[in-house]
Amino acid sequence: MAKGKGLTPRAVDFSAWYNEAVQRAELADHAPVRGTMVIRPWGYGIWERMQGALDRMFKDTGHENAYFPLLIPMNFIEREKEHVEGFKPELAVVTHAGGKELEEPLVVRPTSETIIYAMYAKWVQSYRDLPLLINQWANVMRWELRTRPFLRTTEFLWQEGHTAHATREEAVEETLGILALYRRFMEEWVALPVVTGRKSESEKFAGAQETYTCEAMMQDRRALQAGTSHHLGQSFARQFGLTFQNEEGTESYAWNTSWGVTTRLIGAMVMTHGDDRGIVVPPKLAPAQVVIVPISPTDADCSVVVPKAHEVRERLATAGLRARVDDRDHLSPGAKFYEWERKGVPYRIEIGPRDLARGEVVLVPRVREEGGKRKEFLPEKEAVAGLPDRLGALQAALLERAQARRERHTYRGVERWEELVEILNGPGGFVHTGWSGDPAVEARVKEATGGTLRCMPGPDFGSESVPKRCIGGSEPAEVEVLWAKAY
RNA sequence: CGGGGCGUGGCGCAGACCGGUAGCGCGCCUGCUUUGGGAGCAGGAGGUCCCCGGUUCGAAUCCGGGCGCCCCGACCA
Repeated sequence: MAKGKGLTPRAVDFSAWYNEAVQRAELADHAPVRGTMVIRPWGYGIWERMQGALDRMFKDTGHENAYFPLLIPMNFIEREKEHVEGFKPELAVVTHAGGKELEEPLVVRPTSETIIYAMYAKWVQSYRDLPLLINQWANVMRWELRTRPFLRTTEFLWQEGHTAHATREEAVEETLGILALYRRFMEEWVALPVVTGRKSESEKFAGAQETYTCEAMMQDRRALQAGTSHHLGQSFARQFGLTFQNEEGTESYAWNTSWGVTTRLIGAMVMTHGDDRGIVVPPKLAPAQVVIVPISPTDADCSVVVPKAHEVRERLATAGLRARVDDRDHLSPGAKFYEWERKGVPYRIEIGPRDLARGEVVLVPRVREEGGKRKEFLPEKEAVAGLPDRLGALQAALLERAQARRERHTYRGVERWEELVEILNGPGGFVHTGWSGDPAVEARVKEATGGTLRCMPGPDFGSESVPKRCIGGSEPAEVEVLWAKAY
């Protein structure tokens, strides 16, 4: 942590800035066990906003919530071959309980495919039981070697959707439907522009047939996988006997999908919108959208100004906004200003005796537009009436700003190997090239730059003209791909 | 799991080379004065100096062995 009062500037050390920004916004704090963290009320409040929005979207598309157990029999995890290979190294296993060694070890879920499809197998007999569309909000544990708050922790919170369908087509439709839902959520709520696309064989989820991803660009131009949606095919159904009788009376295996987003989205929010003064929380996610700081130099002022502040808060609440009064009396106004700016509250209202006399309040945005005024003195009514629009405009501006930044650092139609290497090892960014589909090329890129194939961009993100040659050599390109260094 | 760094009041650090029983800033508590960009003064609380062992009359300091954390690389939402 920087010794002074401010944060390490992003340009000096982005990673140090991130850690300090998270810590000093009181989003999270390190817990005693390595790689674990406490999500503090401010951070959890943001997560609750995310949950609320996503949950409504899931329900609107016919999904229901349920809850499956934390502990999974070891042999469940071991059934699906690729799945177990993917997760074995990072499993936490319970070997003792009730003072005795267990006959069969229990795995702390790293994800719940196995236990969920085992249960689905009991519930599904007929095509009439399908589709089965269930989501759960849960914690999972993956024993990561290198951790960072929100981006990678040993335990994290997420939602995992698990569906079963009668046909492959339906499952694919679900997978892509959720991908689109995620994109909409990220853009509209997190103000996070993402590139959606399909993962290559080497990057896809362990056990999936196809993995689709939302890739976002952080301010340091590295990619962050913000959400994934998997078409699982029938491999889990086969391992867990998830079968149904179709209309003709024949028994067949169900088709599954799974999809998830995690508290990592909070990290994405921080690294996308934050500035050198702290984090910036998009209005739709902010637990408090407006903080009101009463300025009351004397006790006499205090007895008028503080009630006034609460009155304004009431008016804002009536207008549908989340507002708080910071009437702590042991902090100076300046100290409060800095604190709420670090926490990313979109707007601040100051009310002092001078404003009161004029029937005004002072309105201060967390993010100033180019050449925008720092403080505005407005009649109280006007300020209250105008805030919903201002918050809406900020929400839109954050997305636009992030989108513009991503476009500035996106390179399309790159054909020469040297150019790819120079960009990834130099300024960094998203690089679109052609690809033959040969995994050896992925390995070479990783070797040369540390960058990886983030995805094969979907319809909205492909380039107008795609290189004919694979970036790795002279073979023809099969697809367009997106390369970047990733978190 | 390899390379580097660090463990000293809540936080950030000094003290260590040269052994003598712990100090600074911030924060915290009490009181008074304050309040429009991180308040001032006065008083006060708070430390098994990561752990175990060794050397020594005496160890935060020297030696040996552990443990933990952070940063950088390989694996991962």
